[in-house]
Amino acid sequence: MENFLETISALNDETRVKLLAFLDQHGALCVCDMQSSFGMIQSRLSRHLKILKDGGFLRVDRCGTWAYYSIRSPLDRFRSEALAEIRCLGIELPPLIKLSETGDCKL
Amino acid sequence: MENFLETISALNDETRVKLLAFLDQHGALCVCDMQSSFGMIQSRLSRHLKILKDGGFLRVDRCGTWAYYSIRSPLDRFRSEALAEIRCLGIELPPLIKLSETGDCKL
DNA sequence: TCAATAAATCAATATATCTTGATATTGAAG
DNA sequence: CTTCAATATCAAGATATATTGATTTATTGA
Repeated sequence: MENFLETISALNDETRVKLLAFLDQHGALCVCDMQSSFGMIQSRLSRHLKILKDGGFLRVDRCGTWAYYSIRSPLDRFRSEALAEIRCLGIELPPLIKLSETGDCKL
Repeated sequence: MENFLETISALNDETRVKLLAFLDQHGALCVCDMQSSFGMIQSRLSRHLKILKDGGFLRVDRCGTWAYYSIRSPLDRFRSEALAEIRCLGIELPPLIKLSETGDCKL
């Protein structure tokens, strides 16, 4: 029951649903990229990413001080069905601003 | 997005997950049956049932002053996958006390 | 029409979750 | 070893959700 509720409550927030959709669209992204794209302050973003990771949706790959988040693969049946549902919502997402590649990341 | 979040937040509560599992197991039940089985006060139960109904999981059939709740059929893909997930949790449920049939319902 | 029962709604409080700003941790570079 | 950038965590206040007891609505039967 605990695990199920952790999975569900990970989905129970508009910000997190948008982050999932964004990562689904763009693949692995580092925190600062999502920060610049969403214009979200860092602690808030970091917290939501942790909840999505603990909920079994995301993996993290660390590369030095950078953390790349991406959708876990494979997802189990229920989580991938949830992701499919999110895809169907046609959520409007911000344009991707990839500071990590331009080298402009000093957030 | 709104509808999705309404569906998700319907699932985001231990009491409601148990109610879903209970109705899945027993079919249509009237409010007083669930009240006696779970030992839950009426306003609390009524509120949770409303949230599950608004979340698209339950239907209500009224019969006089009685309200019979049951799992909506057919459920769409995502909701039935959620229900399947709940079935797999092996939740411990209280025994069914069916006051509505014994005629002892004076709650 | 009136009284009684089942269920829904409301208002107040309790509890949980989200947001923010500040601080801590970690790794890379000098 | 020191500094700096990227990320994570913490503590406080703000917001949302859950619980309770009281009230309301709807329906049945006298």
